Amino acid sequence: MKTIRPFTTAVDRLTAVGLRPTRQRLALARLLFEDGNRHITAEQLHREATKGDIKVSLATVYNTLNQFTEVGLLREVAVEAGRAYFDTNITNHHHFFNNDTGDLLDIPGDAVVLSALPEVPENTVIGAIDVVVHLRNK
Amino acid sequence: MKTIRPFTTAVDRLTAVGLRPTRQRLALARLLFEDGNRHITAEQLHREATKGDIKVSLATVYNTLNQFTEVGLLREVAVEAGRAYFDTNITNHHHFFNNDTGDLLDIPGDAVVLSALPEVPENTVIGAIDVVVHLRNK
DNA sequence: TTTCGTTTTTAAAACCATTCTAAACTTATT
DNA sequence: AATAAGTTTAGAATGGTTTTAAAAACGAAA
Repeated sequence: MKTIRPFTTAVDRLTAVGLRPTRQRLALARLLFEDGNRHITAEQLHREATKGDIKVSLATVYNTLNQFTEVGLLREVAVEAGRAYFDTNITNHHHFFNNDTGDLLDIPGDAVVLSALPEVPENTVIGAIDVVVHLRNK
Repeated sequence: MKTIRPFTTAVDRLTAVGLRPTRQRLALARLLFEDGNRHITAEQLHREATKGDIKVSLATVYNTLNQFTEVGLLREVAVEAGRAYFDTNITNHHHFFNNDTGDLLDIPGDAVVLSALPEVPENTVIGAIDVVVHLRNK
């Protein structure tokens, strides 16, 4: 009987999408995927890596985040102009964004239901639907 | 009998929100509000003003867009990191964003219905809900 | 395991949108 | 017209991200 293993190793994750498992990519993948869903910016991930004694340049962090996004390992979330957030949760879900603190939080997919959807313009198809609920501190 | 006048002049619009009707603000207000709903970036508006022989600096365009947003004359829409879009339509509605072309398009408020909404985190209140339907060219 | 071609990483420069600064200019008020 | 307060401006500065070109790492083949 075959065991289902939902927690793929970092190496597997990379090779599965055709990215060479280099030292830097592996280390970043571990930081990103090892403990649950995360929302992170390039600067944050770079700081975290550096603190964890992983030698990686900021340019590589950017390259890696972009590559991961291209192959579907990550999702980019636009919540405010000027700063890109990356989300390790690629399942159907939405976001709370606290405009005061900058915190980004998941909303489970089924907690927001779009019960009507508009017709899309000619010659286009829907790529993704992002719902962002902007919050203010009380 | 009093006539309802939904099309306020630029001067009225500004004084109503406590902003001095300066030459620059008036000119920009006219460009923004004179013909229907618009989605525009600071650079775009600056280019348009310059072409229309309105002498205004890019810094002033930024200041003005931010001030208009603060007083509720405009709404800022986050659709992609790195560039701020401003929307003259401040009524309840959502957006199509064409990732290939950068086009931003209104979705009428009632064409998207959120039939379930999550509980918000403690000590926060909802400021706005933005639904962005990302499109790709076919 | 050495070599070779390819991919990846890197520091540094470049880039782009946006904000800041401090001086010049407008505007509203007297 | 004089004044005070608010606004605009060019240019510098900032902050996030991408580019560049050279060095390093990688994987395949011998």
